[in-house]
Amino acid sequence: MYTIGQVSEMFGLPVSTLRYYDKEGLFPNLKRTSGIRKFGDKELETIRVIECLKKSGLEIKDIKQFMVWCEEGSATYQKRRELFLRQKVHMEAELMRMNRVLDMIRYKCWYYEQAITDGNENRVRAMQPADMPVEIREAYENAHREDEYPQS
Amino acid sequence: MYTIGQVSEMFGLPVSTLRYYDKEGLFPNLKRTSGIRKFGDKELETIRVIECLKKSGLEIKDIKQFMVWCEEGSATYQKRRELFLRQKVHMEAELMRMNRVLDMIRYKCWYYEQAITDGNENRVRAMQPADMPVEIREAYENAHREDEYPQS
DNA sequence: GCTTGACCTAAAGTCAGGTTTAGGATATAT
DNA sequence: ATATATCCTAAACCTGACTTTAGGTCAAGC
Repeated sequence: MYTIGQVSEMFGLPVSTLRYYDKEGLFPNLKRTSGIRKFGDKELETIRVIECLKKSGLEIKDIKQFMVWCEEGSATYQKRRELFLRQKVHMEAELMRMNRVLDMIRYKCWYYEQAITDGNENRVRAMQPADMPVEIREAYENAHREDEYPQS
Repeated sequence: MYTIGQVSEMFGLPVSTLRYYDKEGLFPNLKRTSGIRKFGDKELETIRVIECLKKSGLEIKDIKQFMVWCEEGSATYQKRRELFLRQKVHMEAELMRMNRVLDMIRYKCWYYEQAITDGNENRVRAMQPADMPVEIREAYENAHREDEYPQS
């Protein structure tokens, strides 16, 4: 059993954040001894799941919903599985989007490298994809693709 | 030359957002005819760069700083390149982090699939990594690795 | 010449996800 | 027993990135 301060240290999360999560109902049956929170292994795993779901784009209130489902036992396995399946699809799309962003950044790194050696942007600005080094051309084309625009 | 409404359509961004970006100085010399904004090709490319830098984790005020550098010409090539190099490092770390999150999600999908077929979590909760299918074990171990905790 | 739709501004409002503050209770070391 | 560190709550505050509102201008079609 750990105090809030120890858990804060372990996960690198501010104490205030852990208290905020608790207030939002993210630790459904966290124990206390004379008012002081006692975090057990179950709560540590809960924190890992919170971090995961948060990074996957879920809001606090949806994470709370998940924790409520966990309390409801086997009747909600299906709902919980569907939640993770939705987040899986979401994350896979997100990763592809991030790769495009990274390709734009790679192109821009190269662009400014060229501008620095030339002393101006004239040559590099006018350059067609066909004349770029193959790696850069691929990055450029991936980044500038105009397929369906995201409705995010 | 396009009006704000046309640009809004093209990029799927609300008109209010484009005006907000302009107010924040993200279009340093956007032209106007009798008060009405006229977006040219330069501004369209600027929007692409804004989207890219935003998705790479930069704040509006930092994007503005970048636009100011662009106005300053060749004297700031080095600064601009360094910005993109920093964002490249940042995004590469971000992508690794996202892959770990995705592995946690993959594990949880499998976990609930097992729980559903068993009717309870007993077996799957007690299962050691060594007894998991190899793909799931790899995902589980990647997701539960406790190397240096990020100071994000 | 008048209506309609798209444009404009400044300022206030919104929302998520915390953080800070103020005032107190509790536990540990000396 | 007393100092000091850590814990507690409720409520106010903060930040970034927009969005909404209120009130007005402008250009095109009828």
